[in-house]
Amino acid sequence: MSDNLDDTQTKTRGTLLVVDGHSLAFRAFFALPVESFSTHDGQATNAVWGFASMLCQVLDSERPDRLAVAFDVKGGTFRNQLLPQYKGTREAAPEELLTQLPLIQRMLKALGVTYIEKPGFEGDDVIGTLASMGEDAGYATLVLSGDRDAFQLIDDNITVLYPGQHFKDLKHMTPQAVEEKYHVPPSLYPDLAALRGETADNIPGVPGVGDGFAAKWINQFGNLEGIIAHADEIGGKKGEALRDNIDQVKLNRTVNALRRDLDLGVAVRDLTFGEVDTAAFDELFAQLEFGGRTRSRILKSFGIGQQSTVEDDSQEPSSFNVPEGTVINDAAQLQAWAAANMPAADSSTQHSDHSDHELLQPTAAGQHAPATLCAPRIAHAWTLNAEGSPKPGRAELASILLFSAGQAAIIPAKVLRDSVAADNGLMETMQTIINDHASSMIVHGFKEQSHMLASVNLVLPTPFFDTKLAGYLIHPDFHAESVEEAGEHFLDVHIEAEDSQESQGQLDLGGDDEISEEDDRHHELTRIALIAALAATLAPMVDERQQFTLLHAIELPVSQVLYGMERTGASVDMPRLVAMRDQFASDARQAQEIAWDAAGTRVNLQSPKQLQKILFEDMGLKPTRKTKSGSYTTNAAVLQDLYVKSVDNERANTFLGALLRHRETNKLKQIVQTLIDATNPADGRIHTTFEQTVAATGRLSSVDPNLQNIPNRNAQGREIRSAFVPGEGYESLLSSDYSQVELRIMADLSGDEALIEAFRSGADFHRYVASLVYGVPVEEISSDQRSHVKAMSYGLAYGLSTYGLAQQLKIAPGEAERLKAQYFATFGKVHEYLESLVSSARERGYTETMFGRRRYFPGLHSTNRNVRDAAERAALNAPIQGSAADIMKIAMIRADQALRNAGLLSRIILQIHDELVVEIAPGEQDRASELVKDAMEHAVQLAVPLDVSTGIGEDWQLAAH
DNA sequence: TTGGCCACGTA
DNA sequence: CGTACGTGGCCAAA
Repeated sequence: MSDNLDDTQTKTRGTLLVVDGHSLAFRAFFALPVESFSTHDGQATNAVWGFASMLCQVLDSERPDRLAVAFDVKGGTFRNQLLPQYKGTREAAPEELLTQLPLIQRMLKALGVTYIEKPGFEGDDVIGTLASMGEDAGYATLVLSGDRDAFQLIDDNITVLYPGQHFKDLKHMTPQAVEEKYHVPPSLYPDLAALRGETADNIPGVPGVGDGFAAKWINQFGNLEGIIAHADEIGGKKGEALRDNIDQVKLNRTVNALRRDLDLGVAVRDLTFGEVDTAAFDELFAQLEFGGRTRSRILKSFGIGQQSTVEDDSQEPSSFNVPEGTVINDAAQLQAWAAANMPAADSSTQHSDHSDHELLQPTAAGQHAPATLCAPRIAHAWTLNAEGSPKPGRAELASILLFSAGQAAIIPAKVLRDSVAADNGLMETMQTIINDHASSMIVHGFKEQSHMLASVNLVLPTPFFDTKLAGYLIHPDFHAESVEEAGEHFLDVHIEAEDSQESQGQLDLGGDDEISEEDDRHHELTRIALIAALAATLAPMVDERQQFTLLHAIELPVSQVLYGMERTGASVDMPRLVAMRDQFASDARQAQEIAWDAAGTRVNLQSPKQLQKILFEDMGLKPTRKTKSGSYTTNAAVLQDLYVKSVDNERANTFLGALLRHRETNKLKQIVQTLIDATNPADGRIHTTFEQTVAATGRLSSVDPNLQNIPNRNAQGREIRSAFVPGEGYESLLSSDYSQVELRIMADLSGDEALIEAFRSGADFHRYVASLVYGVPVEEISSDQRSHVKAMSYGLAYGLSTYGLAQQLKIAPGEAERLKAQYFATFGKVHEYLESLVSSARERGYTETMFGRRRYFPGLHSTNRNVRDAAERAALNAPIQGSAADIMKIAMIRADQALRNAGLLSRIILQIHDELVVEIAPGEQDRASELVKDAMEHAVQLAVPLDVSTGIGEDWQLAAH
C-alpha cells in the first residue's frame, strides 16, 4: 500500500460501517422466498431474516468498530418535487415488505444499533453524510448498499460493499473497481448514471445509451457538463437521442447527487453497537418465530457469546467432522496455534523431492503415498466474490484457513488486510508455517490457491496433495465446480445448505443458495473438513492406480507453470486490435447491406431461424443437410455449396456470397472484440485462465478468454495473431510446436515398423506415407494423393469413418473405402493397435495414456448403437490425445525449469496444445529457443524422434514458421 | 434471467 | 456418420 498515512489512521480510528437499510431490506426481500419465511399468522419475515443474516455476514468479515443504518422516511423528499415519478418502483413496494421495515428497526434497536431517518431526505443522503463524517473523523468507511448512487461516495477511504447477483456475494467497490467496471472515476459516476438512467428507480436515461457510450462520452468531453456543451458534435442516432433528452439528463444529474452535509445530530464515535437489550431481542424473535440457531448466530456477530471460536455443528454427516475454528488476530496467536497443532514434520515423514523429472519415463512405476498423509495439513484460502480462479489483481481475499490435527485456524479478511498493510509479522509467520509444512500440505486447487495467496504476497510451494487435481485424475469426465460438488461426487455427502429456519426446513434451490451463508465461517470450516475427507478418499485411489507419479511429476508442477503463465499474461497491441476490430466491423456491415439488399428485407444474419426462412422458403433453395433438431442447417459448408450451385439465380447468389462474407468478418470482429474486452488495462496484457481439470483427455483448456482458438487457418483471421506482441522489457516472441505428435505417438505405441521408418527417414512425411500406400515412388505422388493420405493419417486418431473421409475429401465413398483399406494394409500394426485400444477399453472399462492417465468409458457397453459408436471413437482417441497432452505438460515443466535454471527472463506465456509461445527477453533469443526446443524434443524418449519446429518474430504471427 | 441450440474458432 | 474444447447470438421458456 502506497499511502501509509491512511493506514495509520485506519488503525487508530477503526472502521465505520454505514448500511443502506432500505436497499438491504429490498435485496433480502426479493432474494428469499416469502413462503418459507412467515409466521403462523402470516406475517412475512423474509426481509428481517435476510437483513439480519446479511448484516451479520458483513460484521463477521469486516469487524467494523462503528455502525449506523440509514432509512428512508415515508412521504416525499425534495427529489419528488423535481421528478414526480421518482422511485416509483420503490414506492410501489409490496405490502409484505413494508410491514417488515418496523420489525427490522425494532431488531436494530434491540441490538443497540443506531438507525437514522431524516425527514425530507432519503437514506442515501444520510449515508452520504455519514460517509463524509466518517472520513473526516479518520475512519475507514464501508457503505453497504445495493444502490449504485452510492458509488459517487467512493474514494480511498470509502468503499461501497455492493451485493452481486447473489445476495451473499459482496463486491468491494473501490475507486479502482469502479474505474474498471465503468471506465470512469467514482466522482463521475453520477454523470454516467444520469445519461444511462436507472430502471430500478424508474428514471429514464438517453434511449440507446448504456454504460459504454456514457463512459465514452465522459472520457471524451471530461464530464456531463462538457458533453452537454458539445452535444451538437455527437453524431449518429445516439447523439440525436442525447439532444432530445438533455433536460431529462440534467434533471437526473440534479436528483442523483447525494447530500453529504446534513445535520444528523450524532457523532461517529458514538455509533457503537452491541449493547444488546436481550429481553427486547428475545421478545421480538419469539414474535417472528425465529429459532434459537438464528438467535445465537446474530448474537455472536454482535459480540455476545464466544467470540474466538466458531460453533461446531454436530449434525454433520459422520464421514467427516467439521473442525472447531480458532480466529487468529495476530502473529503471536498464529504462532501459538501452529505450535500446538502443527508440530514440525519429522524426518520420517519427509518424502522425496519430485522435481527430478529426468526420471520420468513412460515405464516408471507409480510411486506410493508417503505416510505424511496420515497427518495432513491443509491450507485453504477463498475469495468473497468467486469460487473459481481469481485473476491477478481481481482476487478479493476473504480469509485463510489452516487445518491440522482436527483443528482449524482462521485468519479473517480484515485481519488479513490489516496485516498486509501493517507489516506486523503475521504474514511472515504464515509464510514460514506454509514453507515448513509444504511437503505434507493438502490444497484444493494449487493454481487457484496460489493466485489467492499471491494477492496477500504469500507464496505457496508445491504441496503434497491437491484434491482438485486428484479428483480429476480419478474421474476426468467429472468436473466439480466447487469443493462441495467434489464432496458430493466422491464422498456422497450432501452439504445441506444451512438450514435457514429450523421450523420450516424445505426451501427451493434458489432460496437455499441465497441464505446458506447464514454462518459463513461454518461453511468454510465445512469446506476444509471436506478437503480433508476428499484427500483421505482420493489419495488411496491415486495410490492404487499408481498415479502418484502423474500427480507429483506432471500435474502439480504444471500447475505451477500455469500459475506463472496466467499471472504473466500475454501482451497485446491494443491500437492494432482496435483497428482490426473496426476494419472487420466495417466489412461485416458492408456485407450485411448487400445481403439485405438482395434479400429485400433486413433479416438478422445471425439468426439461423430467419435465414432458413429466407433461403429455403422465400428463395426456394434446396435444403441439403439437417441439424440434429430437424431444422435445415445453414452452416458455412452448406452455404458454400448453395453459393456455387446458384450461379443462375443472381439474387440468391448475391445474398449467399454476402452472407458468407458477413459470417466470416463478423466472427472475426467478435473474436477481436472479446480480446479487447479481456485485456487488463493496468498492464495491457490478457490473463487467460488455463483449466487443468476440464478436458477429459488430459489436455488443458483456456477460458476468459480462450486463447487456444485464435484464428490460424486463413490469412485474414491469422492477422489477429499479429496483435500478440512482446511486452515491456521483452523483444520478441518464440513459437515452438510439435509436428505430428499424435501420429508419432501412434507409431511408437503401435510399434509399426513402416510408420516408424517413415518418421525416422526425415522425409516429407505425408508424401513418404502416400508413396507407401499407393505403391509408387515418392516423386510421382500427386498433390491429391498426398492430401488424401494426409487426411487419412489425421483422421486415424479420431476414428474417422469412410463416410466422413469421403465427405471431407469430396470423393466417392467407394474411393474412401479403398484408401482406408490400402492404408491399413500398409500400416497393419497401426490398425491392430487402434483395435486393441477399443477392445481393451471394453474389457477394462478404461483407456490409459503413456503416463497412466485414465479415462473410463461406460458407454462402450451401451445398447444404443450411436452411444456405443461414439464411445468407441472417444476411447480410440483418448490415449492418443492424452499422451500428447502428457508429453506437452512434461515439456512445459522442463522448459520452464530450463529457462529459470539458466537465469533467463524469457518465459512461457501460452500453450496451444502442441505449441508453446515464449516471450523472449533481449539477447536471450538463441539460448531460450535452444532450451525450449530441447525440452520439447526430449520430454520423452520414443521409438521415433519428436520433431519440434520453432520460429521467432516481433509478433505471434511473424513467429510462425 | 436461464438453457438449449446453432454456428464456428482452435488443436 | 471425426476427437477434444469455449464463446457468442438467438430464441423460447421462464
